[in-house]
Amino acid sequence: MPRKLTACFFERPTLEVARELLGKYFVVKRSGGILSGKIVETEAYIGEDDLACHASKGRTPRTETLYAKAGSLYVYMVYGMHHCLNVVTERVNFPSAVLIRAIEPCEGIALMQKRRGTKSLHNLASGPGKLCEAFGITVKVNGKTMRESGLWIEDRGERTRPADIAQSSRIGVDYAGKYSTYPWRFYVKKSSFISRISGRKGGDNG
DNA sequence: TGAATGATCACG
DNA sequence: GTGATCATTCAT
Repeated sequence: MPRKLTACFFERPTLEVARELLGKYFVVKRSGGILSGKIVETEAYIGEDDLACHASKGRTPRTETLYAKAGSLYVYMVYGMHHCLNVVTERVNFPSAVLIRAIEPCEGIALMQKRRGTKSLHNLASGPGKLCEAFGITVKVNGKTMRESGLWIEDRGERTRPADIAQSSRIGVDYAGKYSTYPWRFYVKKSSFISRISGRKGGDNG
């Protein structure tokens, strides 16, 4: 029996949440049906000190959601074309979140293929912008809770062994000084559904 | 390797 | 108001 993750799952250190989200299932329920997939890649963004975190600029209209309660959705548009989906973590007024970067498609594949304009399962949700397009996630849900948005993350009882988890530096944040080298990206080592097939620098697991 | 494409924020 | 920048993707 799947168990929906509740706010308390996210009210914890962001690195723990990012690691433990691997192997959980992201589910979107719409009138058209159910879309789901297994999370295989995440990144942690932690506090105003983290120069890669949007909140490093402080509290602004855009970053307000990062200061909200754990389990809130932080969705923004990047490069004028793509959306990125985050789940807020830790305590209220501490700006942190986990970016969902890649998902292995499970249910609703036909709709994902239609939205993405490709048949390739490996090209449906293997990147933060791709998965938002496949699952129909837009800034309309920014600041809302998962329940309010008709989506959730659930535990289907699959155990992701520590040996199967790899870490690397985060992608696309070269501007962030030393923070660009922190191994705050987590992914399922043997998954072929991550955004980049091989990891880079950083540790092994942990 | 570079174009696409628009929200956001620091300026003043 | 203006301009630089951007947690990406895709075609060249």
